[in-house]
Amino acid sequence: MELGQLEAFAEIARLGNVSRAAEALSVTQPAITARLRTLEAELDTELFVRGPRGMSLTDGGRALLPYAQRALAQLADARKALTDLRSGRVGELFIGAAPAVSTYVLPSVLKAFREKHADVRIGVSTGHTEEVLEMVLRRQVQLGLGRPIRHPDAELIPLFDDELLLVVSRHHPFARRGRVRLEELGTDHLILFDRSSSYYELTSSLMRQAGVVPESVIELDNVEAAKKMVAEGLGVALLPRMALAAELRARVLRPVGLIGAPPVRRPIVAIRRRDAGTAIGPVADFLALLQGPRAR
Amino acid sequence: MELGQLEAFAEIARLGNVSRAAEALSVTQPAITARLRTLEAELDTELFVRGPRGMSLTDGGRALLPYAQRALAQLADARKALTDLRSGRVGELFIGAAPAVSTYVLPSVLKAFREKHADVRIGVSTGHTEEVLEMVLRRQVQLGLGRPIRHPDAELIPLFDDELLLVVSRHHPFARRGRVRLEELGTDHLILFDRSSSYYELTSSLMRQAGVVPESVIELDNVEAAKKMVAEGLGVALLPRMALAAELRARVLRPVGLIGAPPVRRPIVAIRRRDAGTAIGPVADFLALLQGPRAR
DNA sequence: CGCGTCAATAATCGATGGTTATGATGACCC
DNA sequence: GGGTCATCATAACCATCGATTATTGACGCG
Repeated sequence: MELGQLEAFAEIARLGNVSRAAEALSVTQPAITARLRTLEAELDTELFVRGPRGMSLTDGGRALLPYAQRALAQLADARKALTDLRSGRVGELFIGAAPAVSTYVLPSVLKAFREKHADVRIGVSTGHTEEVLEMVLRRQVQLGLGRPIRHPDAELIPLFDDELLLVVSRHHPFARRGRVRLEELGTDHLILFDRSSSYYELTSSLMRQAGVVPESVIELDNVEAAKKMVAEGLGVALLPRMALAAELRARVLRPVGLIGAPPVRRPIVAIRRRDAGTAIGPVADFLALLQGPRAR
Repeated sequence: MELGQLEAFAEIARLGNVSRAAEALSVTQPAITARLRTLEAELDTELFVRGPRGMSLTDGGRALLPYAQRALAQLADARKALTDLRSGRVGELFIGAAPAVSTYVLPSVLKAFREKHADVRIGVSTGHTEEVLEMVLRRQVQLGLGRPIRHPDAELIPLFDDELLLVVSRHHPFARRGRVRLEELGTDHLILFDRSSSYYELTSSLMRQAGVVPESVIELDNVEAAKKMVAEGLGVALLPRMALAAELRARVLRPVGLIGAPPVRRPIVAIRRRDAGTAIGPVADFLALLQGPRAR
């Protein structure tokens, strides 16, 4: 049972005429006759009665027709589904993202994505990068976003570099100076956030390396609170740049350069299962958006 | 997109392994590789990611799989449906039958048919032969049963000969004699039935040819009433033998031979659309039953 | 570090399915 | 009622495609 045979069969049934069916399928009449003959032989069933005025279905043919049509329809649908998928217009986009990415990057990127892909189901799960990796490996999400974390089954795609930025309130003395030495931070209140975040460790080690012991430390569990604290003048903080876009633009917080310390960059990567192949459809489009000129 | 390709695709997806899939399909591994390659090329979509530990579906493959499976399932179902149909075990059997056939032949035949074909939907429509022909031509029924009636689109299949039989009550003088001359009927009451039936015309012409004018005639519209009348001794009647089986067996009515008149035989035929081809499945089985040794 | 597993590639061969050309059969129409 | 038309079947030929065997290449594992 071949597709060409079923196609021929369905067309003959539709048009009641071998020659017409041949024309419709852009082949010659003997080809269609042969296809039908082979099909009938294999099924051991006469499908049409050959009259001088064309072909008419037998009971057997009538029984077969709906199956043939459904099978062919499935294939047409399959083609369409794949085309739609590759076009990115429809499908699913499930993302796992680290908190900062989820809060500060995804909103604008997803907004842009939505404009071109109204029919794509979007899901976002937030967790620390280790959890994000888990989600990816378990196929709960198609794409993870976070810091680089190695795993044999995971492929990492660099997206952009985030950077830890020292920020102070607009009224803080550092604000006018623009640049300070790391050691000067020791005299100030340092605001840290989220001991479970990788930023915590980064910040601490930076301090340790400089031999700086901050006078006092405030620990918070989220960036928003930290920003508010800094803005209120309660201290200074090293925060990811991507979380500061709005405040820097509004000049509520001021960046301060660090003299004698290399900039602390933190690559943000996309995480995919290696065995998922090259991304197609919504995932591919979303990745392109992230890698595009201004994603952060 | 070919069936072999989809089959290969589905098997690889199921087994996660080209070699295994090849084995399952009883072909060599390169054949399966080629099928998959062609399919991927045509759909312009990677369906699997080739890992050293086998093949795993991509998003595209995951999207295609259900369609492929449904299409293949349709074909499997189609095969089964045709096999079942040809076996006669399932399907439909719609019959149009002349009243006498419907009443006196079908019950026993359908009983026998039912025993072997419990799952066949059966429908019977009763009408005079002209109406039966109409039903056949309009495809309301697959098979008509009645007297021969010509039509270019209809094929007639002889089943058996019915016979007009002169019957009298067990107490009637004719009953002992067993045979009478046609002319003797003139002195008796003649019971006719159903002016619209072809039997009416047959009976009348028989009489006319013999120059017999019955003393009196009772007209009824059904055979049952006629039999009762004859049994009550109200007259004699020429009735189809197939309607008399029970009464003759019970000896309630007695057949009387006609001397000097050829037996009036009435062929009963099956009527089918020519363009329905040779009968298969339930229809074929039912026809075989009718043509079998003892159908009447 | 070689071995085993698995997929891809190459070369070859045969089957299959398509094409052109022609035949057979019945319907239709003057 | 015979020519004509339409329709499907058949025949002969040819190209393409798909399967096979044999081999290569990549990768994990003991």
